[in-house]
Amino acid sequence: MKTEKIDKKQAILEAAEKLFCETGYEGTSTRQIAKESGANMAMINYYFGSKEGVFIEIMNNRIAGFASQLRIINEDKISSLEKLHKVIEGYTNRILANTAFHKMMHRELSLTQRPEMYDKIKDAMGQNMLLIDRIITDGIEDGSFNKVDVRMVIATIMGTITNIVIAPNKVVPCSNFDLNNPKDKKIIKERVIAHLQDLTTVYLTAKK
Amino acid sequence: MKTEKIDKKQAILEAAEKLFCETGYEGTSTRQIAKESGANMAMINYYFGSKEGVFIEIMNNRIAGFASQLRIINEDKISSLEKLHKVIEGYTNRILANTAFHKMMHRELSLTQRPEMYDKIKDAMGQNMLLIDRIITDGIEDGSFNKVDVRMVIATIMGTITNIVIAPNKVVPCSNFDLNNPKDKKIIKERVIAHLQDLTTVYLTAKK
DNA sequence: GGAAGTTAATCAATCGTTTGATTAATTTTG
DNA sequence: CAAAATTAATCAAACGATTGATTAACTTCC
Repeated sequence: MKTEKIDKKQAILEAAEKLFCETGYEGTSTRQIAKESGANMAMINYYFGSKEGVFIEIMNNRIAGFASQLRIINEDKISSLEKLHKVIEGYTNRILANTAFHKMMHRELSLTQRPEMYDKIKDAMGQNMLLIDRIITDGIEDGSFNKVDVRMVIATIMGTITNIVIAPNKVVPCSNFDLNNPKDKKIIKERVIAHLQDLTTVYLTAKK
Repeated sequence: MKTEKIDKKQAILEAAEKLFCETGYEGTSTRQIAKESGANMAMINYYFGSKEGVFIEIMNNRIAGFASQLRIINEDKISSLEKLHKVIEGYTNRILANTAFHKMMHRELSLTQRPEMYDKIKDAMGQNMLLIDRIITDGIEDGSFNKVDVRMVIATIMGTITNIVIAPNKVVPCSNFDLNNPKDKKIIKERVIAHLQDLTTVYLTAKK
């Protein structure tokens, strides 16, 4: 017989991620997820135990791929500035390649419910911050960077990228661009990277 | 008898804003709002027509107070840099004085439901961006600022502040500070302002 | 006394989840 | 190999609980 077979489980995950991003976790019903994925409602609980189980699986999958990328940079024999530029490039690329998830993550971060999820995100972000912190601190200690408020610089780098992703297209820098259009996204991505690299170069190395 | 008298309406608004911020709009039930405010459930519909009516009223009130503050600055006879510094100070002060609302606003901005609300926030933000845009553009034109990607600089300013408000205390710059503690909040506020003023000064006026 | 404010009780709708049954594929057995 | 037994996947229907909203009666106040 013709058996649809392949991965209704995956279909549920993908539909749920899309819906959670668009309308939020509590704003999405299991019936919507079922309809969107083409699966029966019961399959959600069959595979994931609960609606929250779906959410947790999505976040875990994403966060796993999240953590495993930037580490090597800090071992290269390049200047602190070059390291920082590489991190900016990598970080921007990764976030703009997953804007939907990034929105979801930040939304979750601004809520007090589901503390378990909150902690997970916190830890993932914390690691990235630590990496950047070390690069900048090293640069300051060896005299190649100005003395700056390191944690604030980090907030600036991350905040800029997040702002581009979350704030509405019409409001934000690239007025007529659309992050859902791959071509526009590429342009925005390069613009963000260029800006942040220029900004950090000037701010960290300009003679006062 | 005891007449509670004093503004059950206001109590509902305040309770709802608190809850909406903590657990989101769909994550908050009218029964929770009633309990938290000490009002009967029916009072919500009596005064605001619906749950969404409460939400809209909260947002409208806030946005109204939002728009009416920064305008004067651009008329002062001061340098572009001083104007920008004033805007940064005013903007940071306002956002950190209303962190709960700011979280709510940003969450709403990352959702696709309630487009009416989305547009309202978009317009409010757009006006602030336009103000900053003009100040920086003027500075570039009269030669006092370097040529920069203006909209990206704006994203950096706004993104940095938002990042401080939304990202978790333990992750974000001021590691052991708590935005709910008034004393800590004051310290963070001044640190953000100092950082952004320093950053913009260096980036916009440093000789290359 | 009548308008405004407040209440408990109730409403239909929807929520996430569970159920019992059915189908299709796989494994075991004789 | 094929019949029997077992497992996994899927489904429609229903569950109890909760949702936002409404009702109608009661109280308070001018």
